[in-house]
Amino acid sequence: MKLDERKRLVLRAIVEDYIASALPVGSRTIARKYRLGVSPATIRNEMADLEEMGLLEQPHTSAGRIPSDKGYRLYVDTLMQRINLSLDELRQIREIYERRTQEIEALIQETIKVLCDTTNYMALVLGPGVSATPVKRIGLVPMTEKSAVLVLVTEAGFVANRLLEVPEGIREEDLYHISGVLSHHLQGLTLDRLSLTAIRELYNELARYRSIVEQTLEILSGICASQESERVWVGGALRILDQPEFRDIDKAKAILGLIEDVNLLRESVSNFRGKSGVQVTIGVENDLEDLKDCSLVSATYWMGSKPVGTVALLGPKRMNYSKAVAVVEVVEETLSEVFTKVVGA
Amino acid sequence: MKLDERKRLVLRAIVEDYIASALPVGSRTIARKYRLGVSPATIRNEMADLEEMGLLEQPHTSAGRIPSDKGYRLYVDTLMQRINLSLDELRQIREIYERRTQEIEALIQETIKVLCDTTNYMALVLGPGVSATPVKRIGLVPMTEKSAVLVLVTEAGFVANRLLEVPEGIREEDLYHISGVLSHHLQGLTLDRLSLTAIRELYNELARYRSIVEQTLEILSGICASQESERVWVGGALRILDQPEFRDIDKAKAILGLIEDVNLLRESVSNFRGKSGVQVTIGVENDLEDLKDCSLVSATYWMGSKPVGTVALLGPKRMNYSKAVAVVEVVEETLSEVFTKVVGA
DNA sequence: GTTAGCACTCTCTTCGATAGAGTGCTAACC
DNA sequence: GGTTAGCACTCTATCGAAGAGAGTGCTAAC
Repeated sequence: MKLDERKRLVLRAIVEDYIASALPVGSRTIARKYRLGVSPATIRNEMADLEEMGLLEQPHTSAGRIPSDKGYRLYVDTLMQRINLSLDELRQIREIYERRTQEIEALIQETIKVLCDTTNYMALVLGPGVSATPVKRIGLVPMTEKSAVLVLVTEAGFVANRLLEVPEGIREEDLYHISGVLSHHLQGLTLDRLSLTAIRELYNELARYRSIVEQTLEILSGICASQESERVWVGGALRILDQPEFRDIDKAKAILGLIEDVNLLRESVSNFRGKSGVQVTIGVENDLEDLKDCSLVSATYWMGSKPVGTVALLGPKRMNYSKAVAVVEVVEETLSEVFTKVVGA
Repeated sequence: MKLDERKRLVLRAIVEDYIASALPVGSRTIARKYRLGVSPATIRNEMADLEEMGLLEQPHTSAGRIPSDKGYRLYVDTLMQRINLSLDELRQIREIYERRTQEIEALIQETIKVLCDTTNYMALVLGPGVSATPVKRIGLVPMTEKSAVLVLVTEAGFVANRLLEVPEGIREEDLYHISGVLSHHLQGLTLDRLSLTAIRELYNELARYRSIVEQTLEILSGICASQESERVWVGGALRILDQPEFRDIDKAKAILGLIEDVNLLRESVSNFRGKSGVQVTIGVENDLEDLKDCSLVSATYWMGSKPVGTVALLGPKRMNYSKAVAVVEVVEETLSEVFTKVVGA
């Protein structure tokens, strides 16, 4: 069956009405509200066709229609009108990033806040992965007679600390010397791909401090493997409870459970990492069973041409895709700018 | 009216039955299940008396009774039997703390996990406040030509980093020297009470690096004021949704909202900071309106004789107080031991 | 191809009846 | 005087029937 212009109009009307009302949409509503110039009966015929094509579903015989996952997909891909954010919203977003660009934690918190506040959906941000961005500096801060704190700083501004044992009575100057050597050889490398040459040279040059080199390497690989290495930040999770489809406690629990163990979401969110542009994943397209009633709107943000992390919105399938896509797009662009500037500085 | 022995037994039976079942308790249940040797009619008389005394409530005429806040209070204060954890549970808890005592983040995460897993209630931990425990060390890790990372380590193991601008082209040795001076003068002081003498001496000794001293002091006060300075950690928040009293989405939302903005909880949790022993706050006794259906079981943990933070369990008023108190007590003691050992080391 | 008309289906709400749980009161009992 | 059996009463929860309402699909006419 061909999807002619009128069918497309009808589908779009149904999707948008359902997005707005959360109620199955009947033929009369469409005919009256969207002024297609035909009678409800005609709309009914079209709806029957659209249902046959798998684009619409009927909760039960005497209810209206709701979009199927496939229907949403078609809507997002070809029917949805791209909207631009209002100048006011744009200004607000830019402003936030102009103020603070130093502390990465604050930066991401603000990003979450913007995403949530402008859309009322749950916001997810995948932070700069420590393993993918190059080491900038490794510092050793003396603590007690026999311990020091190792501080790792990456190009993207990620900072991590770990305790480290040092030979008792080692002089502070020696520690500084060691951190200089460590930094010199590891600088510019990414943690997931430390070069063997670099490691060999470290052992050579710091032969007297073998244990420190060993601990350092162990700590670095530990940081790589740890959760903080690619932290998932979540905000506005509760807004999902305002959506009528999650009034049911058990559905709500399933979604909120993902936030409790936020690692489950990491993969879903980072699925399109490295792909440019805004990605929309609808319902069953999500890997996670628990997300089958949700849609994810995500985009990778960049430092120059390197993917750094992901920003995303998670809402019900019945979400305002136009708005969500627009917001995610702007936030991604702005964030990419910020990160790209940092590396240039 | 006098609260004689039998009334106390009846009240205890009602509280415990209601805790277990979440259903209003009738006179027959009490008479049969708790073998007081009297008939339901007698129990009914006692119940009427207890209600008159404000210890019980009746949802409606033909339902059984439930404890009032005052009833719970009496139960917790004088009727509840203190229980000891099983040797197995004790062993498990000790074991966790024996393994890892270095990274404070991991330590607290494990504490949360223990609290949740043994009780199935929401767990809260107030981390070591940075302002209250003495500075151990301040380090400056060179980053770029004109920036460095300031690392603050406190006695309790709290670590914070902040970016800092340095005069362009400053030598690394100078930075190390500066951090040595900073550490020397600030060591042992707490951030909320930096001595004026120390600050004066810093400006004296580091006259050439006035801007660095200024920034350092600013950063330190910033850390004091920031959220991380006394971070609230939450775990197992969703378990509250398993409680029948929170099946209602709006009640659930109120509670979960507190987790979203976790700062709201800080004050409630730290209310008894510095008081030794386990504290129980029931229903309306809580400062927060949203906690009126909840009880909080909390205890301060210590580093020597100094209060460091708080561990707490948050559950429905109808919570298993015996278990909760026992768990919080053991966790507090163990955690205090760990922190006290750290300072000795 | 479009539309009016209509029978039909399904859900949701309302209402009344009923069962069940639990109470309070009274009168008898020890 | 405390205790208890008996009983009427109250309130809730559940179930089924009835009716309203929304929306459909089909048919026949335009």
